Parts: sequence; structure tokens; C-alpha cells
Amino acid sequence: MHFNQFISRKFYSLRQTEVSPSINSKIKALVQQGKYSQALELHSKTPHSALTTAKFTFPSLLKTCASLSNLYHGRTIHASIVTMGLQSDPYIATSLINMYVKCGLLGSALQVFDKMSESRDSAPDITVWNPVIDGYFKYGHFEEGLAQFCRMQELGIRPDGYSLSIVLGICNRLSWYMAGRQIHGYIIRNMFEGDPYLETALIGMYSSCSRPMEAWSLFGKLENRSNIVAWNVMIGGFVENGMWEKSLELYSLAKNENCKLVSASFTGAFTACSHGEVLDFGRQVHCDVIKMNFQDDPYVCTSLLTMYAKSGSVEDAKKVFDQVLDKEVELRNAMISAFIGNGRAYDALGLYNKMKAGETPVDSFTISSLLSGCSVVGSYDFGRTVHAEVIKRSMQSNVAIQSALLTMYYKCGSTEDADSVFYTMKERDVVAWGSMIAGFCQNRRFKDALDLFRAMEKEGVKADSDVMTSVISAGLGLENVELGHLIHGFAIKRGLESDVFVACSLVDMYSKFGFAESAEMVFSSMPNKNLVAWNSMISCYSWNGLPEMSINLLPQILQHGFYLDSVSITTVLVAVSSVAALLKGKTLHAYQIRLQIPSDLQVENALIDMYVKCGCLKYAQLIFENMPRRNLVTWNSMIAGYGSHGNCEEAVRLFKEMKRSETAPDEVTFLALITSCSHSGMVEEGLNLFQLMRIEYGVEPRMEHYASVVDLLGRAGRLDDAYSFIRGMPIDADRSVWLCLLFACRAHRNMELGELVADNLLKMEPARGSNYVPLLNLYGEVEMWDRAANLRASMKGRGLKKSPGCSWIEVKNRVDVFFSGDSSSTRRIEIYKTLSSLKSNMEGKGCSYEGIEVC
DNA sequence: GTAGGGTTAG
Repeated sequence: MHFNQFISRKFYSLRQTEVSPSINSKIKALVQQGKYSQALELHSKTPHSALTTAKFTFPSLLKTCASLSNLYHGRTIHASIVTMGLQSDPYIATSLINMYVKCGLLGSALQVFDKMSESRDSAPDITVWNPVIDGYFKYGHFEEGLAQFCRMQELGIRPDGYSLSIVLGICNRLSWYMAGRQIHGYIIRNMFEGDPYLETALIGMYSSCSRPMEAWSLFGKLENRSNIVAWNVMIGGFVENGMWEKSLELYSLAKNENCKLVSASFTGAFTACSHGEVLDFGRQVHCDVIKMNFQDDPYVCTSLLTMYAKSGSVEDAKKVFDQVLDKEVELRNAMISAFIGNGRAYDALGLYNKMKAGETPVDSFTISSLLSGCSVVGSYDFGRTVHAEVIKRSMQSNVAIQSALLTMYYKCGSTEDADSVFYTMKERDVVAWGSMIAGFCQNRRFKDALDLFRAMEKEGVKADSDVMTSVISAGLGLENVELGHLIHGFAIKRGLESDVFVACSLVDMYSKFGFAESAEMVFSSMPNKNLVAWNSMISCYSWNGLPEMSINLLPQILQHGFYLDSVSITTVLVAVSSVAALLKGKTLHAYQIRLQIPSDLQVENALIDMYVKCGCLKYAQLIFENMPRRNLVTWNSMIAGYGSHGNCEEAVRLFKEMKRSETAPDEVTFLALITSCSHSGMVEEGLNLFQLMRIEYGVEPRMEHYASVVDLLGRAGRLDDAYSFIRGMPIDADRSVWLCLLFACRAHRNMELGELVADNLLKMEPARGSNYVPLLNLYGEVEMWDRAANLRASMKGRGLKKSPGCSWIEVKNRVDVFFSGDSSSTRRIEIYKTLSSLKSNMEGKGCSYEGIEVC
């Protein structure tokens, strides 16, 4: 033994006799009562020279530090332990390792272990190995954890029941079914069978590996049916597999069986109720709790509160909270989460302020939940205050808190703060990696996100469904279809493709890539479709030019027992607008009012857009005027509305009002304005706005703006100006710009320029049939039939066809579509008759019928 | 018993 160590041991054994039993027992009592902070305070106030801490107090104190994530005290105690040469005591070493693992420092835990392994006189025994292996697993280093498990056996240390339950726990987490079965075999071979702990661990393993029926059959073979823990694990196992009905059945059976329910039986039942959102059953279990006199059990109350919160009844949750007199920190934490989960983040922050003022204990759960609340409401200032609190309480190395801080800063838009947290993170579990990857994605740093994902996998941390979701959004953000397929393949390999979040992200990704069929395939193979999945599919059809499919999905959603939410309404309204199905739009609007679906900005904007596009400017106006808040999109939609209805003055007036409301216009605003001027023939105003957008507002014009100006000049007959405008463009004009000029040439019968423009257009895209049509029409207009015939022949020779134009009309809840040149309708004679009479009516009243083709 | 990262909208 080293001399110093010898001395310190001697010193310790000497002092042991001098220990003041009163302070020791006081500390122990405080720990037992859960008054951790007071215990630590007493310990830190006790003069070091008195060394009043006995050996057996260290483990309790370390446990305290672990549960408070108080690394500062943990390290102080570690120092005392080293001073007293006790670091190789297996019981103390185990506690130290556990403390470091729980405080988020696997590295320090391993150092304690390594020091112990190096020391000659006290090799780690199984009680020390167990928390080390557990630590590796907790931080996602599964291969390393298993390697250590094997190394331990090579050193001749046989796993005990606890080791086996730790490894079984990993099989649970990673759904390692085959490994779990092997351990089951090991248990039988090595006579561990009948150990009630392992029996329940096995039931838990089979449940977590999605084999609830194998767990159930093991449960059925239990010798001791009164092992309530096994019942509880089985109740939890059913919930885990989405079989909450079975779970509640089992709870009812347990009630009638001769086994005494414990608090975990109720907590399991409450979890089942939360998953099934069966508030009624939850209330019944609440009655059982009162009948069996568990209403003062802190565990039961916490899960009861959570059940009410998850079922959406935050008021009931608050009642439970208020009724508990001796509120523990866990209950307060649950209330904070309840508020945040039900959109009342500010109440959560308020509760925290009260906790601080009342000097009630605050732990890492409180802090991490609170930070998540700050993320929801984007409260940077409050978030920073909490960050200060984290440092004050020495919680900055807790991995959950770091993850929450990172997310808070990213969501509040402060990448610098987020990055500085990022660089201090030493230990990363899968959630921490997930926070970073998601943070990068939110800041459009998709490549960084994917690099991080690869680094994570390289470190042996396996992606879970949360990480997968972010990775999919990174693939989408990079607009790389091949990568998207690769990611999909990876998700299948990991068995994550049917997770709702992953599947919804995949649907969205394929939808945005334009692969509606692939999106459909993912959607149809989803085992549990939620409303988000349905909404994603509606959005997919809208995005991919299939508005009628999108609208037709609605009755199916209702048939599946869902109520539309504001996202569904918004999404379908887009589809409704694109086919101008006014009746459908009004029905949706009525549904939204009748079911009191919250009318947020998005819904109102979509309603404005729908009414504008369906020709009801009045309704759009009404909604616009009654809106409590407006954003850029609101202004843009209404300006475009006036513009498309030929009311340019009103559009410009609104633009001025928008400026007064201090909303900065964007490129969409100017496009709406210039188009509006073009429709009303206000050429100078339009040109002026085009100049203004760049000079005064710093908005760079896009191709649409150039096309709009060409249209503006062209409609007014200023064809040469339009042509020289195109020549002076800083970017190459695309098809849309040339087409605008060609249409103008046709309208103003300018053959010379028309042919020149058409020539340009056809050089650009010779294989596009629709490019020839305006030229054909132009020849028709000036009656140059021979040229028209030549062009037709040349098109035919190249096998070119123009995709037919179409229009549609909604009558009596049905949308009819008509294609140009299609004479298949059974009522075509009536249709053409009506068109002819319309045409002559219009001519009689001196109206132009430009654009109406009567074939 | 309570926590931290993720999906749909113009």
C-alpha cells in the first residue's frame, strides 16, 4: 500500500471513533426523508477537520448528489473519500460511479473504475462492474458495454442476477430479441430460473421486443401468481405494445386476484389510460385509488396527475396538484410538464417562479422541463435566466439539461449560444445527439446535420425514431432524391419505418420530391395512422397537383373517427382554392366554426386565399377586416385578391396600410402589386413599383417579376419597350418571360416581333409542344393559314402534342372537368349551344370574348 | 412517479 494511503487510512480509522453520531444520523434521516438539499447543506456546513462523516454516510450522500444532479457536492465528497483513502471500497466506489453516471459524466465514472482496477489490493467485484456496464449502456455505447460484460467474465467474475437484468434491459431498449432469448437460455442453464427479479425482467424484455404474447405466456407460467411486480410489468408491457385495452383488462383482473395492489399497479393503469386517452377509465382507477387508500401515495398522485394532463384535462390535473398537501418535487415537475403539454407554458414558468420563491427543491427534471417550455414559447430571456440557474446549481454537465439548453437556444434563434453549449457537451446519449441534429436542421445546416448523424452512428449510438425524423428532414432539405431513398432504406433496416413520426416525415419527403405514389405507399403501410399522417397525405396531393384527391380524403378521415384540426382545414383549403370549389370551401369554413376549431393565422390566411380564388372578394375582405393579428402572408393574400379582381387602387391602398403596420413587404407582395397594375393597365405605377422594390426595399426581382413587367408593357401594347426590357435583363429570360411577350404580340397582332420571339422560344425548348400554340394562334389571328399549316405539319413530324387545357366547374357537390377538344360529354350539344348564346350575348353588349374558344 | 431531441399548413 502506498504510504499516503496508509496514513490516510490510519487517520480515518482513528477519526472513525470520534465521529459525532448525532450529525451522522441527522444526515441519514434527512436523506431517508428525501430532504436531499438539507442533507447536503448539513454535510457541507460540518467542518472538514471534524470529519464527522462516517463511511456508511457516503453512499447516501452520493445518492443524494445523483438525484439532485449536484456535481459540485459530488466532487467535494469524492475529494473527501480520496483524502480518507476510501475510494477502493466496493460499496463507496459503486456509489461514486453511480453518482457520476447520473450526473452526466461517464468519463469520471470510468476513471473511478480504472483507478480501482489499477490498485493491487482491491479488484472491482461484481457490484462495481454492474454500474459501469450500466453506465456504458445509459450513454448509448452498447458495443463497449457488452465488450466490458464479456471482459468481466474473462476475468473470472460471474454475472449475478443484477448483471443479467442490466443486459436484459439493453435487449429491451434495442429490441434485441435474439440476444434476449440467449440470455433467457443462460438463465435456465445457470439455475437462475425462479428468481422473481429475472422472471419479471424477462417478461419486460419480451414485451419491449414487440413480443407481448411471449411475455404473456411466460407470465402465465409464473409459479407465484401473487408476484405483483410481474403483474405490473405485464400491465406496462401491454401498454408498450399499444395494447392498452389488454393492459386495463389485466389491471381489473389483478384487482380481483388475491394479490395486493401496490402503487406501481395504479401508475401502470394510469399510463395505459393516458395512452388510450380513456379519461373515463382513468376516473374509475382514480376511484380505486381512493377506495384502497392510496390517495396520499406520492407516486400514485404524480401518475394520476400525468394521466389527466395527457388526456387533455389540465384542470383535473391542477385539482390533483392542489389537493396534495405535501408536494414533492416530482409532483411539481409533473405539473410543470402538464402545463407545457397543454399549451400553457407561461403557467409552467409561473409555477417555477413560485417554487424558487418558496425555496422548494428544484431538480434536473424541473430545469429540463422548464427549458422545454421556454423553447415552446421562444422565451430567450427566461431561458437565459434558467441557464444561469443551471450554472449556479452546478447542473451544466447533465446531459438532459444540455440537450434542453441546446434546443432552447436553437428555437429562440440564438445559434451562437447553442453552439457554445454544443462544444461543452462531453457525454452524448441518443437524445443529446438528436437535439444537435434537429438544431442543425432547424437552422438549415442540413449537411452538418448529416455529418453529425454519421459521427453518431460511428460512435456506436444507434439512431432512434426521433433522430431518423430529423435525418429525413435533412435529406429533404438537401433536395437530394437519391439520398432520400438511402435514408428510407436505412429506416427500414432499423425497423423504424412504421413509427408514426418517421412515416409522416417520409410521406412529406416523397411528397415534396414529387413522388406522390411513393408517399402513398408509405402512408398505406402505416399500421397506426394518426391525424398528422392524414394531413401529410392531404398536403401531398395538394403539392402534387391532385387537388381532387386531397378533397376526397376528407370523408375518409372522418370515417376513421378523426376530427379535422386547423392543419387539415388549412391544407384542404389550398386544394379547394386551386380548383375554385367554392361550395367545398364554404362547407369547410362552416365545419371550422361549428366544431370550434381554433381559427389561427394560418387558417384565416387560407380562408382569405380560398375566397379570393373562388371569386368571393367580399368574404375575403370580411375575414381580413376582423382579424386580430395579421402577418406578411395575410397582407399578400389580400393585396393579390384585390389585384386579381381588377381593383388596383385598393391593392395599392392596402400596400400603404401594410407599410404603416410596419410589415416589411417581400417578393410576393411586389409580384401581386405589379400583376395587379398589369390587369388594370396602370403601366407607370407598375414600372415604378418594380424600381421601388429593389432600391427602397432591397427585394431582388425574380423571374416572375420580370415576366410580370413584360406582361404589363405587352398588354399596354408597348411591345418594343417590352422587348428591350427583356434584352436589358441581368439574368437570361426563361420561357415564361418570352411567352408573355408572345401572347402580347398575338393580342396586338404584331407578326414581325411575334415570329422573332417564337424563334427564340423554340430554340430554347424545341421539344415542348405548348410553345408552338401561341405562334399557331398568332398565325390564325393574322390569317396566315399557310404558315399555320406548315407549323402544324412540322409539329406532327416531330411527334409533338400540346397537353390539352382544361377547366372545371363545381355543381351540387361534384367537380366536373372539361378538356379542350374533348367531345365525350353526353351533354356536349347543350354545352356548345349555351356557349354560343353566351358569346352572342356578350357581343351584343359590346364585350370582348377574348379567351373563350367555341370549338 | 416527473425530464431533454422529432411529423402535417399558405
